[in-house]
Amino acid sequence: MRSANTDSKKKSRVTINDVAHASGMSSATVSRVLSGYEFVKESTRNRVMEAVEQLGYVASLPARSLAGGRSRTIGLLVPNLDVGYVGTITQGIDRALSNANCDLVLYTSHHQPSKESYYVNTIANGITEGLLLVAPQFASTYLDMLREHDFPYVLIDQADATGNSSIVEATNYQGAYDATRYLCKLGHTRIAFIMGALNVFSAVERLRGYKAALADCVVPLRQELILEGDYQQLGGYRAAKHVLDNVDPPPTAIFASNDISAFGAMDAAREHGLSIPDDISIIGFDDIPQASLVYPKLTTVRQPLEQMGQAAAEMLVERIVDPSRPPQRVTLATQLVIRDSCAPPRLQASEGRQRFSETGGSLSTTD
Amino acid sequence: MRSANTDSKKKSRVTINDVAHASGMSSATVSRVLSGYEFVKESTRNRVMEAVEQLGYVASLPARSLAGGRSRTIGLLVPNLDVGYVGTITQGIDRALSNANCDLVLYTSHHQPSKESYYVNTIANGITEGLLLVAPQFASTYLDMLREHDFPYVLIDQADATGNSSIVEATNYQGAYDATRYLCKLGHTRIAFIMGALNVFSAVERLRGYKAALADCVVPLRQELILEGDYQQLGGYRAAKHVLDNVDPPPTAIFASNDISAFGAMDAAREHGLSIPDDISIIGFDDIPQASLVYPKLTTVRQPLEQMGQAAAEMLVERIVDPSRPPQRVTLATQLVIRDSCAPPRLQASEGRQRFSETGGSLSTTD
DNA sequence: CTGAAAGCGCTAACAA
DNA sequence: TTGTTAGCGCTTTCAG
Repeated sequence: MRSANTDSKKKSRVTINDVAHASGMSSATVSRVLSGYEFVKESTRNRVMEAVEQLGYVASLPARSLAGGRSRTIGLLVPNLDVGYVGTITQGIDRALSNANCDLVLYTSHHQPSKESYYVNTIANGITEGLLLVAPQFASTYLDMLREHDFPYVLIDQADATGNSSIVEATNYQGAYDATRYLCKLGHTRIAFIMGALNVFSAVERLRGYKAALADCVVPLRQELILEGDYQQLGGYRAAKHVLDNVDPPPTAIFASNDISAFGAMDAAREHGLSIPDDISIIGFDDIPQASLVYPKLTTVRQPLEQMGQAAAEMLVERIVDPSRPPQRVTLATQLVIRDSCAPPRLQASEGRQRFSETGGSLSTTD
Repeated sequence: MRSANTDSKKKSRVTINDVAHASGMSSATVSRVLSGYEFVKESTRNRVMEAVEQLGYVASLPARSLAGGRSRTIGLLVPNLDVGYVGTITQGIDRALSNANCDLVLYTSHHQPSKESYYVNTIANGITEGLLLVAPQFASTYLDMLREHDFPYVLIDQADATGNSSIVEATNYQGAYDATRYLCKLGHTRIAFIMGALNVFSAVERLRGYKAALADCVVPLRQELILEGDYQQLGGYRAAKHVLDNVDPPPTAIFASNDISAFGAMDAAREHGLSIPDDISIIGFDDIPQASLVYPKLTTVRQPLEQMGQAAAEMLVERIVDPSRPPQRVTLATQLVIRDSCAPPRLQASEGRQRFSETGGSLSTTD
């Protein structure tokens, strides 16, 4: 009468031993059937499961982890919880993980380097079997450590200079190239570019794509049209406001490195009394859910966010199950989504005609 | 040479014993300083902390939990990961939890009753110290169990018939009342109402508010204008399409139980060739971030989602720290946010004048 | 103020 | 195929 909690009036957890007693087996056997061990007699397996059901037994994760079993819990480090980008990726992760029967611990770095590395360090606190890193900004700080400890992780939308990480990303260069070329083909020759946070690989790739497309379309690259940004709405607003205020002639189109900063650019354009897309075209990157909600609907480069999350989670689980798997790099295709925020530039007096002919030749070439 | 990992070439976790050795203390003492125990000599505390730093020691969560310590991890059960409602609440939770130095495990029920209760049951797996339930739909199924086990939890945006739960909610009744009355005052007399999922308390409260406002404004309640909905965009679309197709005369305004279904209603209205707000007014509830992004900007009832999340998380932490605290109910105020999706009804031929006078009296009365 | 020792609930050899 | 027996790393009496 002192073993299982047959006496006490309330709680006190049902342990594997209770199940063992109830089923007349040892705890080791119970553990075996619970972990799906192959060589257990069918009848014992049934007896055990019955007892499990009957007692409403739920394994203790801490105990299991401590003893070296799988916690089926993985960590997700995100820069923030903004709806849109992170949320969409997370949905994909959630789907994959629920298939893999794993839970998710959420760590938010709030863009702070200290928090980011703190979490990664602390994350090896043992509850988590692997780590998903969404666009980490200071990865170089701790990636080595993770590898030294053979701790499984996958980078989402971020590169690793050493080439030793599993990565899921999209064709950032190509996407930016496509967006820029689309604008060029529309006839724009003064296309401003709002950069992303340059410590994120995607941001530099997109910049590269922008430059390359300009070159291929024989549109001169103008330094004053390349603006600093940080992937945030306010940053986009400031950048756009800056060009609109200070550069003359002003751009007829703005390519923002992500949708969020495109929204900021839209704010600035409107504040300037400019109508979109008649007075100025704006194009984004990501195609977050909000992109088709804003007015006018944002033309943008679609990044398969959800798929990226899903792929990353699947890769991580594979690596956890089989640590010998080599790191893998998956690159998913982006796609230009044409909506309502871009139009040919308004032909202005003298300038218009002139510009048009200036780039006319290249247009047919690049098409 | 076999104790601490002085020999092995790689990983193998730094344990509390390593710290103990390094600092010349026992593991018990190390544990004491780490858990902030008061009666430790200042000098030993320093010695220990030094060793901790030096070795880069991070406590093992599983071990700590198993041994009865705090895991500083709380569970969050959400119906889904849609950006907007859940995301905003989560931001508030994240803030509070990061202040309280706690981590978050995310459980998504995907609106499935089985998953919902499965998680709640399983959640007592020991890793989590408490549970935050966002608009759970089948809470009655397992709330008793949670209470029996003295497992701390807080309901967000959901009621508990027994009155024994800690709850954070908004003034759903009043918010719906305000929205409806606003529409009435604008002159609408045919106001459709798209209900929410009625197994969520907020949905029935909002319906009550709608009816009460109608009554107070002496606007007749018409059953055919009360539509089924489920808080989803598609549901809102279908409901709106249904009234617009089948009810004659059609409503001049639609009050959707939440913003998401309002978006669906907007889709349906536009599909009908109706212009918002000229031909039909639409009002929502929640004020999720997207509400001010859509075109026209949605007039809605603001629910302080982020604050709700924050308050709930704080309450939960308090209850974890001091389990003797009685359950608490916090009700935050909603607020009507007037944007661009509502206008006075178009006065139609004979009908217009007539209707207007019909309710004219009540308008001044209720104001 | 600090140390010794007994587990927390589970898994993983190692036997049987 | 199943049982025995060590721990996993930490907290917590109970002594000192």
